[in-house]
Amino acid sequence: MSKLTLKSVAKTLGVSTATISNAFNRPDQLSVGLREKILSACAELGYFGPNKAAQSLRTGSSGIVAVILSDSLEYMVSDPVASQFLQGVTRELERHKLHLLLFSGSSANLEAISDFVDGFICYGAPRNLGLIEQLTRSPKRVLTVDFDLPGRPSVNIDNEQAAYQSALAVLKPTDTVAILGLRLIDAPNSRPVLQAPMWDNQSSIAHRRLDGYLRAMAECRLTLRSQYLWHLPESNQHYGQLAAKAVLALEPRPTVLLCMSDLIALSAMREALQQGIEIPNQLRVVGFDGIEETLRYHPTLSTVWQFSDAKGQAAVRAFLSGDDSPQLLPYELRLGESS
Amino acid sequence: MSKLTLKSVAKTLGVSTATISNAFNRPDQLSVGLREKILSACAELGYFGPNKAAQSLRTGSSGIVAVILSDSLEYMVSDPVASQFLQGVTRELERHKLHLLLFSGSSANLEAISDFVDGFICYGAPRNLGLIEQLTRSPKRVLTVDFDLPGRPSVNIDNEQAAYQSALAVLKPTDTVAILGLRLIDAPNSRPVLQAPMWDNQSSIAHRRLDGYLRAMAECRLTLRSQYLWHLPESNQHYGQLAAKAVLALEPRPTVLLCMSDLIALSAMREALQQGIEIPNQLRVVGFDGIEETLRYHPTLSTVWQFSDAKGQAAVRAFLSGDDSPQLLPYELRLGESS
DNA sequence: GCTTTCATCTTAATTGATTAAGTTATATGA
DNA sequence: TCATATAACTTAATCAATTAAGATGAAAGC
Repeated sequence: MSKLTLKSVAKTLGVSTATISNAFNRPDQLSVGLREKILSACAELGYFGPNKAAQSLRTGSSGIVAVILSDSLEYMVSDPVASQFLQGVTRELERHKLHLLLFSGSSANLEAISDFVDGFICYGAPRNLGLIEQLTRSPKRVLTVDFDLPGRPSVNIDNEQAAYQSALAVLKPTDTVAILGLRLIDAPNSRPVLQAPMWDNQSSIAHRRLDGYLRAMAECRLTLRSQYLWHLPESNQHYGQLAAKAVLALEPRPTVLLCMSDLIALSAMREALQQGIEIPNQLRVVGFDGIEETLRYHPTLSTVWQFSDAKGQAAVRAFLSGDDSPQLLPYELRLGESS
Repeated sequence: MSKLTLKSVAKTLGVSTATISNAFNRPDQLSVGLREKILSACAELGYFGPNKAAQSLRTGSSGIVAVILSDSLEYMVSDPVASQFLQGVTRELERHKLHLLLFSGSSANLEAISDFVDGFICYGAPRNLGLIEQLTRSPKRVLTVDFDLPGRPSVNIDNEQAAYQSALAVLKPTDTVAILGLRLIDAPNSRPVLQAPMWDNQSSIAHRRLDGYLRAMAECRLTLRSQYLWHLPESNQHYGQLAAKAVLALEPRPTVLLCMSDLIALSAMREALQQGIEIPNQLRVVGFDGIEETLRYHPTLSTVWQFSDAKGQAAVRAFLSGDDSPQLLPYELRLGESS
């Protein structure tokens, strides 16, 4: 039994390769009778359709979209925000009969798969600078989500404005403020919880949100001492609790916690309540992202509500549209019992 | 600027396509001087090497090996056994300059990527029967790990014998035995913790280990009542605790817990200790797999120690070898304080 | 000086598909 | 009846590479 190809199948069926190809791809180009005969004969032979690699070479598109996750796969699949986003992506890709290839930013061998995919949707600024470099110069379509790359289309919310509004909604002129932030794009990730020595002009959400917080604080004539600013390497309960413990031990104790994710905010609240600190009387907390758990938790969390599922959908649409203009999605400021 | 291909680059440099190709792939086929000139000229032009899709079409190999994980990505990356295995795979693939494509068994669109990869290493029996079907008839090389597929090479340990030995090492003729097992290949996964109504002759590790346990029990003239046999949908702390709670509440209470994974065993021990049950006096526990945490835990766990990292390595080697005979890896019975 | 060897580069067939353009044969219209 | 339109297939160029076989010229051997 020789290899099954369009050619070999065409020869055994006594028709041209074009006809077999059309039977699979363009039903209108041949009679229904012949088409059915061909399809059933192929099934019989064990030929399951044109070779995708050859198809991709010829047509210039494989139907596969790679989604690059900034962090480890473990983080992404366990973070409700990220998995919501992925659900949106998956659904919208399926609608267009496209396939998803999940990629973690840490194992950054883009070049190995670049020629096999139609492009990249990159979720979150990658730690890996080499990856950023590769994405920048890639000839494929690249769409970024939650960060920017020069000359590339992006999907985002106005993080600066959202952070500004959320902070302004809780701040009072007499407050002591602590910020539980996310890592900055260029922050080394060796230390588990990092007090950022500085930040650059990169466009990660962490920078934008920090800018927003600081603008709101400046407007309230509040200043931030460096011990009150923390950058967590990942958005999870572990680091949230760690950082919360640290800032709640400071003198004077913060009266407001600005948290760059809901997971961080929730674990910080948990820690505060355990210490007997009353929310919102002694401590007000505001989060970011909008996850279901904040609604079930008591007290409910004030947060910037993003529509992560819709964001995934929007990302795919923007990717496919060919439009290179940056896209800003809506968000909602939702105030809860925590402020 | 037209598209950069071997042809276009060859034309602008005034040499043949073969020479460019050789510059990248077969340095011995041209003079060092010309090669360096070509390579630096390509870098200048922004041509980063031959198109992988075309390369793969022509040579019949892409250098990408897909690893299919039986369960969700979340489970796999958080399970120390699985991540050890993946590390071994990654390292060995890198050694052969091959690339890894991670795939979750749940999103089983093999056909979309099948033509782009050199084959599949499938870790653990997939829940998804359609996927098994696809793997069975795939024209690509398929290697299975921890389960068997008709006509395919596999890498495994002798699960039946290992389970038998581990059970025999702890059992006494007066014992009441409970088994905290893993899901069987055809068990529906709707119920979170499942008492298996039956099992088939499929070759999943759960079947093999169960067979081993039962053989050891039979040898000790012990019988198993169905309430004492649990099949957990996943190997994690959550289900382990749930199942442990259930069996420890039975009358008579089990004196031995045979657990099909160390994660299950550890959480079962945790639960038992919390209930004030003494280990090993009132309850003996034996696990399976061999993870670092069992050594740090007190009491240390008796378990079947597998070398998961080496297993990953062996899987890649067997995959590349072309040898179709099943491979049995060594394991060690390590007795701890729990028995 | 003439053949042989070898290194270096080129030619052209091939990989498995798509698709515009071309070829029949049949049906339609005047 | 004859030109014309349409449906149903086929031909052959093309996608971006690899590679066996061929060509060329210089060095080596006798």
